[in-house]
Amino acid sequence: MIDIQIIRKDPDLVKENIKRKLQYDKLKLVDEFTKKDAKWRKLKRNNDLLRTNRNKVSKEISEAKKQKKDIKSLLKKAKVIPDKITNNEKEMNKIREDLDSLLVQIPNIMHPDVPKGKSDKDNKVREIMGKPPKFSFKPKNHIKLGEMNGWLDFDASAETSGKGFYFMKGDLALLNQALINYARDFMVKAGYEYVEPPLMIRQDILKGVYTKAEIDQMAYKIQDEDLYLIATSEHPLIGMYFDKMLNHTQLPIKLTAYSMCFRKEIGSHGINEKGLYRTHQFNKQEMVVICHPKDSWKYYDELLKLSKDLFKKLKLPIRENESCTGDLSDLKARGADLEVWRPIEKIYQEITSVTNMTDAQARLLGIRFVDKDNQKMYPHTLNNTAIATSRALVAILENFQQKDGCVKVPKALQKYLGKTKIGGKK
RNA sequence: GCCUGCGUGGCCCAGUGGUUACGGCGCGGGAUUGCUAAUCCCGUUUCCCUUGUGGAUUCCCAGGUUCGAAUCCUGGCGCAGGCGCCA
Repeated sequence: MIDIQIIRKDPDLVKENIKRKLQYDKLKLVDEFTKKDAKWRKLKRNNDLLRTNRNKVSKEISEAKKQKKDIKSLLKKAKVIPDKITNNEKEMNKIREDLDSLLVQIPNIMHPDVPKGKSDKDNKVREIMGKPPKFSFKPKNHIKLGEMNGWLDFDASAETSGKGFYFMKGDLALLNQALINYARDFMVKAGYEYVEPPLMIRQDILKGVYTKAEIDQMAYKIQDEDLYLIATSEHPLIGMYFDKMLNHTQLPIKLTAYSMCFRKEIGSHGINEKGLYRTHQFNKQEMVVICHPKDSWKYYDELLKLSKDLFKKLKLPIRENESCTGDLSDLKARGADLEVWRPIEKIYQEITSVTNMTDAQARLLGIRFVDKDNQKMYPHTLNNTAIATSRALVAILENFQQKDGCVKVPKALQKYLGKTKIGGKK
């Protein structure tokens, strides 16, 4: 959520930001907000005056009672005030609700370097790392490779759990564990504290960042409980600090967590293809930073570099694709994806996603800190995928496959797996 | 699931209808004395305005009673302990 003071003090900045996102229909929200906010403040002043008056008379009654004086006339005077206050407050609250719903629709101020554009088609490729492999044979997709090696069984998972799940077996499942361990060690070595989070989370933590409609579309609800299966460990990691007051000496907080993630995946893409790329359940090593506002762009670069390095070591062909203004969701000040090469389709596809939300997320979740000069402020929050292993496995299988159907194991994973290749003809 | 207790500022804690929510810790600023620091003073919920010796607000949340609620009433949420169940 954007800082209300920015809209009050510099509405033009807020409008320019909206224009950069090409969300012209939202421009009127700023004027509407300014107008209603002025009205609210007028009512607030009026209300304060009414209360001053009420408090004054109440005090007089108290004094009169102490001195055993007659309070009848004072009581008569006092009794008419509460109704006025109630009416005034009703009007205030109504406007307050409008203001709050406007506020969440007004996007966070973006970093000036975010490339301008309308949709994901306008995202900007910043760097290409590694080269797509050249095959002397016709490469197979990960589903074919997985099934022919006995690693993946989508028929069985459809039987037990439905569409969007998988059974992963044997060396591929062990390679999955190797990836998890590799990413965990990588993050710990980079100075991030390893956290094992709850896999279920309360609605009010999610509500800080998502609307009810978004939650229902994304997260699985536990029957008869106020709990959802986590869609990413970012939520419990940030949620650890929900409504907390930190000290500047505690910052930056740098965390990494491994968890299963659960997503309904209802929406534009949906689960319309078999395979590991988009599933209801997947493994993810995540990273989160909560830092002083002055440092957040430094940590944005750090997070981005971490995921690049992590994938470079796996020798996968990847590229950095920065989200354009129109593709960034309203909370994000800047964001980029790493995308990995899919040799069959000959396209790059999203594999990690880094985001700086500046203070927008902290404001929604009530995460604050006391700075050196004793001022209370909102920290900046950032998050990034270290690795979503199912997507990494897709990339490894498809890019490192050999003619006989075996798959070369990246060197960085060999010590975890104890093998240089998996599968192939026996 | 049942029983009991609890929820007050960044933290701990006092406060059973009436000035400005007591006190301690921590933190920030200042003064003073000097030697691994001590002592003292001021400040430290949030919001609004005409920015100052200003006003309002705040005791888990939402209602209610009252001229006046941290305090009383109703409903809800959360936490802890005990018992049960399960591993």
